[in-house]
Amino acid sequence: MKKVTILDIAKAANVSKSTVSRVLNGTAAVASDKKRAVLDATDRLGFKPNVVARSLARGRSMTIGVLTQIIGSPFYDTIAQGVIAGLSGSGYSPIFVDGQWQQDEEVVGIRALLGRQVDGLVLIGGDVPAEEIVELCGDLPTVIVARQLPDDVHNCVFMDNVDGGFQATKHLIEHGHRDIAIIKGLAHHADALDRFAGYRQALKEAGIPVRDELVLDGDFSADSGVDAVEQMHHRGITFSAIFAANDMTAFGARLALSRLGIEVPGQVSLVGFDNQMESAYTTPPLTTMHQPARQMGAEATKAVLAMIDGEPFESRRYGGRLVVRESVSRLST
Amino acid sequence: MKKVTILDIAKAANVSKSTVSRVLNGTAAVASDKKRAVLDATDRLGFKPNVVARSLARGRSMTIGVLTQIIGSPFYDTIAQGVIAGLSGSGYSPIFVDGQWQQDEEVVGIRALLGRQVDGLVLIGGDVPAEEIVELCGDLPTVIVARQLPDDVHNCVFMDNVDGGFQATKHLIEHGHRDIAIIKGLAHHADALDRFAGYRQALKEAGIPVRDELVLDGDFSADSGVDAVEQMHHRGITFSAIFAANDMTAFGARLALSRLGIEVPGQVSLVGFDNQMESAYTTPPLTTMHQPARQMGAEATKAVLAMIDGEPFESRRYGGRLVVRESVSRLST
DNA sequence: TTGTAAGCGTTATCAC
DNA sequence: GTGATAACGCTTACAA
Repeated sequence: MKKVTILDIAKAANVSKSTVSRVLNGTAAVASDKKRAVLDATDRLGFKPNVVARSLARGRSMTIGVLTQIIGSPFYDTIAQGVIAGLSGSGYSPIFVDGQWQQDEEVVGIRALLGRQVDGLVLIGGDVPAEEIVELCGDLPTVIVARQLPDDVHNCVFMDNVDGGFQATKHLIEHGHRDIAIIKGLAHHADALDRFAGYRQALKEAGIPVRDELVLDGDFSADSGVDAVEQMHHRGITFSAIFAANDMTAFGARLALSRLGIEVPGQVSLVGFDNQMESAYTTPPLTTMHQPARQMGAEATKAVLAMIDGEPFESRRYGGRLVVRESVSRLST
Repeated sequence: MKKVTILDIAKAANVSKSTVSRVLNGTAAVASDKKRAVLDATDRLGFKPNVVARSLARGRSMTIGVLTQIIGSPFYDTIAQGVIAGLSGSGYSPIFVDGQWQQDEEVVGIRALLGRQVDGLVLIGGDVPAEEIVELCGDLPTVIVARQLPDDVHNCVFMDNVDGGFQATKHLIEHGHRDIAIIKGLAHHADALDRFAGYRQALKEAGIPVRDELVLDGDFSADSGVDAVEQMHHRGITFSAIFAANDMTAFGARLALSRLGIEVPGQVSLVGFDNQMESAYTTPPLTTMHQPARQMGAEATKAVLAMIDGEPFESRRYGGRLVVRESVSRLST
């Protein structure tokens, strides 16, 4: 069970290394008898090409580096799945590093990827400043998913979170709600900020003032949804609807509401953000903004592949789509 | 921004390639002045070692191959996260291939990993027969997670699903239930079969006969939970409790129940399996079997690392832990 | 069409 | 301590 190299099969087939390489890669025409001899020896000896050696010789590693943010977030996990899907059948393999949403970790990770001679890079989310990304990656085909960088800086595939927040809030307004609370996401997270901006924009457009007491802090966790609702209840704040920064937060809010004996959507309407799988099966099924996470991951990946082949690419913005289920009802006045 | 190699820094530091290599790896003592000169040149020129070349020379790639089963299953995804976590700080990077729960895909994937000279292998789930794994992987450090192979065949880190099913069912029995339905998982999936076996065992031990009408087919999806409940209702079958093969199925069942106006746990008690994040926030919060998915992933990975260093390893079976929440109540007779 | 030989960037084995 | 020099396994001019 020793390592079989092309030299071994070269000998076995009575040809030179180069010829072996040629038939294996179809790089050049080879006499059919020798060809068969090579192919023959190849599987007789059970030859498996050494990708590492090939990479070194070719200068291409056939790997794509992927920076993930493993926080157990369904959204980012789904993007990662999209990346894997986008790579399938391409001959490229993904190699992962995890950024843990920490700048230094991310930089270390990207460096590691670079050291491994990846042919391209897919960066999922992250906090590394745009300039640093450019500095690190140079002209290596790179695309950033789920994050919007200045247009002239780098290629991004992202979702319009301002519009998402706007749509979600508007949906509530259209159902007659005016006392709409928002449970925000992580304080410095761009997506959270954008969704909040969309919320304000929708209210403004409807002539509804933003009331500070209806703006609750959160961190994308279910617990923060629970806390926010309890807080409002404790303070005696009245509201007829909640826009949660993501579905997990909405789940928490829904549970807290239920504990307080407040019916959804009977007494309070609820909208989430992400459309994660579980949201279709909560009671009631959650109305939420769909983010094409998997699709974005796949598209970003294919873009990297295309860039490797010299094709150009420009940033792509996705629009969200509100999935209307049963957690919102018309406000009966 | 050209590629800087050790040759470049060798020249810049007036030493030989070998010396550069030595200081970079600490392989041997080097005069401190030369050492400084090298280190100096190293970051002046911004040298980044080429991992591919190093791998070829050393015969170790510093990568661990991971076979995943990306079906969007929280359970398997969590294991993958555990793998990443287990690798962190080790210097090894994970390289992923996806098996999609298809034998041929899995074999192709493993082959690809092997071709990339991975130093070890973590196989998550999968359907490839034990003998084939052995044949493919030879003596490469390999451990299989979330799957139990014959003891003498390979190293596994898995959970005892029979016991899990047993505990879950027993919990229901202890609360006075006798008409306990089970919504099974994928027909040929070992875990599903084991959980079902545990269910039967618990009933038997309690002297409760297994009634066929209470055994519903399912496929681990929420929809199959919905279907199962609707089916029972349609057939007029009475039951006071449901053991769902996993949490997603439980979610579906819970929704269907709610649609039928059946209260949980008031009229029907419900137990799931997986303890995925969302289960703590459903209404009511779901009582479910906790599987230490992340932990299993991490442990398997560390085991592979240890095996690379020549340490032995033996299969490890995890016990499940029932997380009691609010979806089960005592049957009032 | 086919073989020889020169890399690819490191590490490792020798002498010195 | 340090520097040649030979691997590592494969690709790719360059000849023939």
